[in-house]
Amino acid sequence: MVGKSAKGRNDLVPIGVVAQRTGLAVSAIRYYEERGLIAAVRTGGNQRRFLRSDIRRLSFILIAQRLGLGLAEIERELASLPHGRTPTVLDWQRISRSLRGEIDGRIQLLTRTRNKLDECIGCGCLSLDRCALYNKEDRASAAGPGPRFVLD
Amino acid sequence: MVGKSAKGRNDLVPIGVVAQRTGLAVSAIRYYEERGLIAAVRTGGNQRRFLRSDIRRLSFILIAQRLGLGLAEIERELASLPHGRTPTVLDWQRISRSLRGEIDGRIQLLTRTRNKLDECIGCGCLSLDRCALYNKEDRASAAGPGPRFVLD
DNA sequence: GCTTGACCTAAAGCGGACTTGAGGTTGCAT
DNA sequence: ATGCAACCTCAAGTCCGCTTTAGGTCAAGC
Repeated sequence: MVGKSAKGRNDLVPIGVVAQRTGLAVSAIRYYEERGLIAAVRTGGNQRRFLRSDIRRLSFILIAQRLGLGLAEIERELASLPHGRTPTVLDWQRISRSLRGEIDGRIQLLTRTRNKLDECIGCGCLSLDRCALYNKEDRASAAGPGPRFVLD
Repeated sequence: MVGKSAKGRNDLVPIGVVAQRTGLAVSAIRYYEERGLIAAVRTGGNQRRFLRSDIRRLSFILIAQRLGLGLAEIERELASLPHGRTPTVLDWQRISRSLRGEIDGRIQLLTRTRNKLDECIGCGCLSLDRCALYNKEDRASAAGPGPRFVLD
């Protein structure tokens, strides 16, 4: 008796609401739909209606973007979520963990970079490969490409 | 007696050599010059000649870019290095330390993000603000913008 | 002195991620 | 019933960080 009528009403939300809730511009949301990152149903008058769960989908996109993932990569991640039905808690857990892995990787890379840089601050060089001072400005160039591809 | 003649010869390097040493494309180097990130002197025949120290300047640009800095920001950082004269060890130390600060900041931000995400993995949500399950899908929307501006 | 590869400029193009603009339709409140 | 905000499409524009193209010039070895 409490079920459908009270809830079903708000289950589909128009694009403006999604924009407000996510902080995204309406145009950006349309763009994501065009790219296939999210999907909407249409009203009789051709207006988009989103599931509430799409708001979370968009939150995920925002977080992943901050980590520097491109939309194509994000799309790949999201592919494991069901288009159409509302994702379950487990769906989100799985994908969040994958994101966590991504973050961990980045932290490690930055940490390594920092350590290398620390070594170099000591001598004021930036070769990060062989200290340029030690190399008297040029020994590295004889021994190969030098400060090329500095990190990795 | 050992000084100028043996050294002065190679002091100015053409763009191709800079490209090889840094791994950058010649066109990219020209672009950076156009943007004012590096400066070159010209030969009688209008060809660029770079100081060896410009190779380090470019290495710095590469590192900073990897950290996600835009060229405008990098330009600001580099502004404290002398255009024209070869930077001293101290110049580089100062600027490297600033880069180190940047890296530290990023690691901190990522760590915070990871912690927030960890909290959320527990319930499978991504609001990172108030758990959506706790909120029964909608209490957040009554209480304001919801999962907006998720991190920061 | 001539060939050849490295160099030059200026302008246009590109991919990513959107935004803006023009011109039109929908749908909810009154 | 009507007004008006919110919605729609499609095309073009924008910013960033370069690359590509076209049409030359320079310089070093033979």
